[in-house]
Amino acid sequence: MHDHSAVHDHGACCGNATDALARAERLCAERDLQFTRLRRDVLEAVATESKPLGAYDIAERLSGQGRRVAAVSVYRALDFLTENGLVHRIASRNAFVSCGHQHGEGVGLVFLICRTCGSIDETTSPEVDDQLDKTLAKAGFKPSSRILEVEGECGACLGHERNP
Amino acid sequence: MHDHSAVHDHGACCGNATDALARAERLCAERDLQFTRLRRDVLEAVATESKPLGAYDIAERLSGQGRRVAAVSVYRALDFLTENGLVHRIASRNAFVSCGHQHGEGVGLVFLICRTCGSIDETTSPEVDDQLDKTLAKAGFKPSSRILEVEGECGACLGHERNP
DNA sequence: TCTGGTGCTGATACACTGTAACATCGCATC
DNA sequence: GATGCGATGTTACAGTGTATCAGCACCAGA
Repeated sequence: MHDHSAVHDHGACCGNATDALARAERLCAERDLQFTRLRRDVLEAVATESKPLGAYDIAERLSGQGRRVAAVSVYRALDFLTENGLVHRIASRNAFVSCGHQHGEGVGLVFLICRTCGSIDETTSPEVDDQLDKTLAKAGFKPSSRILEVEGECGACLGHERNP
Repeated sequence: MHDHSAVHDHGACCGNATDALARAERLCAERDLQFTRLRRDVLEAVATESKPLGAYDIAERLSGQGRRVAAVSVYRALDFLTENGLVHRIASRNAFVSCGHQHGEGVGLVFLICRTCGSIDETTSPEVDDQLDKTLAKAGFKPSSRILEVEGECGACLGHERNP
């Protein structure tokens, strides 16, 4: 399917797509939301790929064999999934990744985007959050959401460089 | 021109556009770069507005009276300006703001985007940078650039709320 | 002076991203 | 069956961004 020589430390790929789907199913049952086929398929498409996918990529993947999924529908499904924290939008790429963790509400996420292999890792840092909160308070700014995306090279690609 | 009842603490508007232009002129002279009319006009358009402007907005503003500026040209000018740190791209809005400070290279910026008035403030926080560096080092990730954008309510709009 | 190169701009075309509006369908409820 | 609601399908369109080629100014070197 895809290259596994690069080891991800969160493993949001392949087998873990089933985890994401299971989690989604549970969450929708809890909140009394509809986890429809389209939403399931969109989530699956995003979860089986460690790289961020564009809406039109997803639409293309879901289309074929007599089914045609328009980008609009994908956007609606993505809206639903992001609102419920199952998928994250990567603003710097206009693309989407499935959520690798289950984190509480209001946790600040940090996305690590590798320039070389294109994969995305997702972490959190309470220390960064704390400092950021202090900075915002000092500026008299009341935050409601934040975006923190770092571009660079992931550990796996750095390793490849050193040991080619 | 625009509403000044909301006080910005960095004041990247109106009169300060001339500052931005002067700074740009100096910087281009230092680095032996061409500060052409188009680049000047684009920077001026962005600097006279505290809200982020889209490329097509800028193109529209520069067009008229026999001049037609295509969006492509604006994008090229914006590329030049962002590469030289005179303008910043707001990823979450697909829009651009002029740089309010002169900061050294490699300083992590924090953009504060007000949901209510749409204005953007720009600050820095060495503490956040430090913590983020530690987090990235722990993850084995070598950063080359970062995006940190916070959406919420600015001090001015919070004040208006309390004293309407 | 001519000539070639370089960098900026103009212009067209096109691909990608995202939203608005309306029709339809399935489903639950009355 | 009628009604209402949410999800999807469909079309259209606006906004964002890139590729490509052509013209133009300007400078360096023959």
